[in-house]
Amino acid sequence: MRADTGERRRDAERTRTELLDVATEEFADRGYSGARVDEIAARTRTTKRMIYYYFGGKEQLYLAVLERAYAEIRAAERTADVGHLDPVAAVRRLAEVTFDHHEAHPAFIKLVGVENAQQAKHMNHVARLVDLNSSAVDLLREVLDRGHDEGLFRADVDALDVHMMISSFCFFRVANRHTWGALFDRDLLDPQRREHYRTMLGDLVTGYLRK
Amino acid sequence: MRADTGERRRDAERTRTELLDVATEEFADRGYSGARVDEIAARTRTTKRMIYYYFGGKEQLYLAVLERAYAEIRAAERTADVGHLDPVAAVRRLAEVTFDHHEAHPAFIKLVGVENAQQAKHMNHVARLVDLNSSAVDLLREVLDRGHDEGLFRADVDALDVHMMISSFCFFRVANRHTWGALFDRDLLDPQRREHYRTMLGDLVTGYLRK
DNA sequence: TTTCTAATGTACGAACTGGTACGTTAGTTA
DNA sequence: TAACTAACGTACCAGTTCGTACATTAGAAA
Repeated sequence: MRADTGERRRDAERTRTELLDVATEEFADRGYSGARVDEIAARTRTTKRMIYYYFGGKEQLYLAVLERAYAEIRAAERTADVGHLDPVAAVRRLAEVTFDHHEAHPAFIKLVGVENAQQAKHMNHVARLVDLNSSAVDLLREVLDRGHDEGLFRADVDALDVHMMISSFCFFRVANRHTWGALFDRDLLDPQRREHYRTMLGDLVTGYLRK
Repeated sequence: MRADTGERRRDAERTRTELLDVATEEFADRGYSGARVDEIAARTRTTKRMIYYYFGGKEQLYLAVLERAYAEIRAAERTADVGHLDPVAAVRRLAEVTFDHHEAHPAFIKLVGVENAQQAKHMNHVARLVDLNSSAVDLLREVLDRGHDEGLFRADVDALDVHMMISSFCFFRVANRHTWGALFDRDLLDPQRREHYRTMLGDLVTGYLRK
């Protein structure tokens, strides 16, 4: 096995990864039916034939893209360490992790949109995805419980609802930036406004939770 | 001109409207490239030829669909009468109008997603759309000013930010219901949870605005 | 070196899809 | 009722796109 100098002529792993990388962008940008198998292949070192060799077809390639994208995102979420923070700061921190994450992964956001456009019918075929997604909410639930025990938070809040509240804000900002820009002439991803929105999200969530 | 009995053999207006109705569903469900001109025509009384006769082509048909969808939504928004309500109740009412509206028009939500997937490039060609969209925010701004004058609301809030906050919650609930259902086994549009979310949105916004 | 197979490349086809050429008819107007 | 035009229908084409049959080769194993 030679070192990864980028000059190898045959490398199954690299060919697979390269196809996934390009396919992620292509599916995210053009949707499932809009993505072109020929176009994906053309953007790699390899040929269309390899898509069928490694994945079986367009649909299975899309499935592989989706699964990898979710796996990456949940791995990132697990890095948040909020055990040492007081409940209010911890909630703020968790919201910020989601905020940062959505902003840094526009392709993932687009894929979620693509998948919803198809009634998540592909996602249902990837059972593994469901397992991956509980951790984020579990972490949030612990913090909410702690906040309630300390008399800081309301009792009647559901962790999944709070997660939805956070996600919707972060998702919208990235997903709808183009129509928002066209209709209101405001760039939601303008770096100058970033801190403003990040703070706003924290205020929003903690304001809702406070007794 | 005969009465509209639905039995007319020739009726330009009806043919046009029928094409728009079907095309709205088709574009919303399958995206721009996913939608099939043949399929749209097949679902109407008329033939594909009429799409080219009345609209010119697939793209112009999509444009007409988009323009009509936005025109309808803004017309609905203008019905909200909040002049007689106190600022807190008025903000709550405006949020509820958006909430109800998004829920009642899933095809519109999908079209917004489709348009964002294409970087809103079509929307930019429909200048008329921009004019339509200021009214909703203007109304909100008046209420926020009134709330601030009465010492109820914070001073440093931007109406467009609040509009975004409201929109993101309402949009997410409808747009991402499928992936949310698959990943967390929760139906965001469950009628039994509707009042809960409607109230939650009001709490969220008024909680953020309060001094 | 020889053998073997995973990995890769080429060329092509069948089905689909947006668009159009051309012919027909309903209903109005003179 | 004769002429005219907006509205409509049919049949087809040209380009695209997913998928595959078949040939080839790099590199490991014997």
